[in-house]
Amino acid sequence: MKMNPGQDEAVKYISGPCLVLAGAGSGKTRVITTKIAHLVQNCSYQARNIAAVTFTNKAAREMKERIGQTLGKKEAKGLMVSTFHTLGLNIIRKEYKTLGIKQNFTLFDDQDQIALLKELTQDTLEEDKELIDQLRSSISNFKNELVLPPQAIARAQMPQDRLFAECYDSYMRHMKAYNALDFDDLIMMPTLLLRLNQEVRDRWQDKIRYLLVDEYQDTNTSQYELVKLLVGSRAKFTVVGDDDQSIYSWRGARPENLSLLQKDFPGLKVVKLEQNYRSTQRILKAANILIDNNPHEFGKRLFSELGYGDPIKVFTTKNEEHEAEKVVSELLAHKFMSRTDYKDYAILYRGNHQSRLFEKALMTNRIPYKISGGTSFFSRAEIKDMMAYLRLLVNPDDDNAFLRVVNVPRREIGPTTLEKLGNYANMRNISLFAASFEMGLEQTLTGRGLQSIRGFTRWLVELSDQEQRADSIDAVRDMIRDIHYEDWLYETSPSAKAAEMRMKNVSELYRWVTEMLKGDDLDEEMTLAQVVTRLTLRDMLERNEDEDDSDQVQLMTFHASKGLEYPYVFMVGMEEGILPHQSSIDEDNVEEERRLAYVGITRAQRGLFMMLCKERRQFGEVIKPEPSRFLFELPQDDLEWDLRKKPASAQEKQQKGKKGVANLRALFNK
DNA sequence: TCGAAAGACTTTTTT
DNA sequence: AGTCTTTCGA
Repeated sequence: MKMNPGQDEAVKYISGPCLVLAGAGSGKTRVITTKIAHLVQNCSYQARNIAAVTFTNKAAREMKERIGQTLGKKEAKGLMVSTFHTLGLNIIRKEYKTLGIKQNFTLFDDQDQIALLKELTQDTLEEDKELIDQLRSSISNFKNELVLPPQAIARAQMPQDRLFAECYDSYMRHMKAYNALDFDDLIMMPTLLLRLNQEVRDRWQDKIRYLLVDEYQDTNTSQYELVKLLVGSRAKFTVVGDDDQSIYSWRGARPENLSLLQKDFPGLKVVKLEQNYRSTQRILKAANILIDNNPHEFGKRLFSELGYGDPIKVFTTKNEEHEAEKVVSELLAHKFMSRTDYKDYAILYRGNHQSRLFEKALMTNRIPYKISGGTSFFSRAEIKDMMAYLRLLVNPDDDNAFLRVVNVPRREIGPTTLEKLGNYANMRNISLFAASFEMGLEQTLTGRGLQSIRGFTRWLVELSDQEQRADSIDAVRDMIRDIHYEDWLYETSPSAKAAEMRMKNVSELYRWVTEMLKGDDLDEEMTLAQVVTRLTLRDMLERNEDEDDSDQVQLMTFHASKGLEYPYVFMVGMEEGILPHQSSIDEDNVEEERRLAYVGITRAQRGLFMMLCKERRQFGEVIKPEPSRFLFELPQDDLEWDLRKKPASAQEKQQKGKKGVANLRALFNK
């Protein structure tokens, strides 16, 4: 397929920094992959000196695959295509000595982080989930902004800031003692290292001679800094982004990094991609008009040559059950009429909790569906147990893993024993594992408790010896055998069938681990430590692994839908309070919600359906939401409100529409 | 020590 | 309404 002039320009411009403003569906992935091929085939770049960075593993995988097709295995060898976090992990793994980190570090996931913070704050703060959450996001913000504990403490103004900064300090110390890193460390550590250490910086700048960044509007401060440090003064890079699709500011993303780029690199070449190859003209018109309600730094107007297309259908339903049923009936009717597949339809919603009713409706109608973002493989108890064991094997100082499995299966190590051990470890500021061997412990802990604990830790020592000295696969196998995990599952599961399922999951994990340890033609063999970090990262990055090309209706949040496309899209819960979400209205941040709606609309290729309810149950209480303001911002000529049924209700709906517009005016006048 | 039952709390979005 | 947590009784 031929490239359009904009795409061509974006691909060919390689002499300096390049920003590609790529509207939804404008073929940005193709630009990136073609550009990489161009660099290798025509510009004498070696694949091993090119890095492409994305935000999700899925995107990285897709990109890798596409490049493999264009370039061929040989030419693509050594090409770095990864997420920001994996890139960070790779840098850390190579530079761990300079960073002062032990090689076999553990990656803490959210749960581990929460557990640690709870423990740290139990004396200072009373147990408060919300406060822990605030603290967590505060620490995350510090790291995203590259603020270290001393600076954080110095900067603190309010008592609360000070408290948080001190927790941050102690959190970092403990992470060090546990030999653990968290998610944000994967970016912050390499960034600070590159900033402070010229030798390392030179080495990486020499390694990565051309850098490409996808979804650039989602980068946060530390990620942008990492980009700047990696490209150096040579400034050979291409970033691709779309400020209209910036929907992650709550997570630290800085869409202003787009305009900062112009300041930081005055020679920046800006290319706009405005031709959309995905949607009908009508869908794009709606999207354009909606997003015009937001202020813009870079103006952009998408157009399409795919024809005008069908009107956008809007359905008002009685309540949320009815909404789900209506989606199903419309979907079935539409599928029957147009002879499409289930996989051509996506149902998009604002919050995960909304999925339930749609699931129910789909299930009762025996429609196959797939939810992205639900409970992941790794959040199953049996998998968390096994992961904890693997983590312990690699890094016995990992207290969270220790606590999770010390008594699973039962080892007669109860809370009292653990409390004593914990107190002792705390006092000496060492890990639980280390504490178990100390003579001093015998002062507080005696008899059976001590024996059980030492039995456990000695067993761990033996296994990790075996892992290091002999074969990792054998060690893992022996470990699973030693703990009789299968028996434990049968004992504790509600039914034999459930136990069987769980054991199947465990075997699946075991298979993954052994495969990764052995390596194959695509991936090199890894140490167990690498496998464990990789799996934890995978757990965090992709909640839905199995890429299933079977015929299923897709259910996901608006956020999760970014980057995807479907012939027909249902946007549900188009109500004030949901989209835009109430908290965004309260915080006066409706613009990001509008972008979210924009992302939803631009997912659709041919058909778009919007659903809203007149009544909705919230915390058991019935509320009567107003239609979303976004519905009134869309071009009304392109909407087709469902007014077929009883004329009485049609009138009601029309009135509702007027009321909504009146409300909108009221908001404007405010 | 476990299960049932009452009670509290929930709803943003996720790398 | 549904889910997770705590509490109470056996």
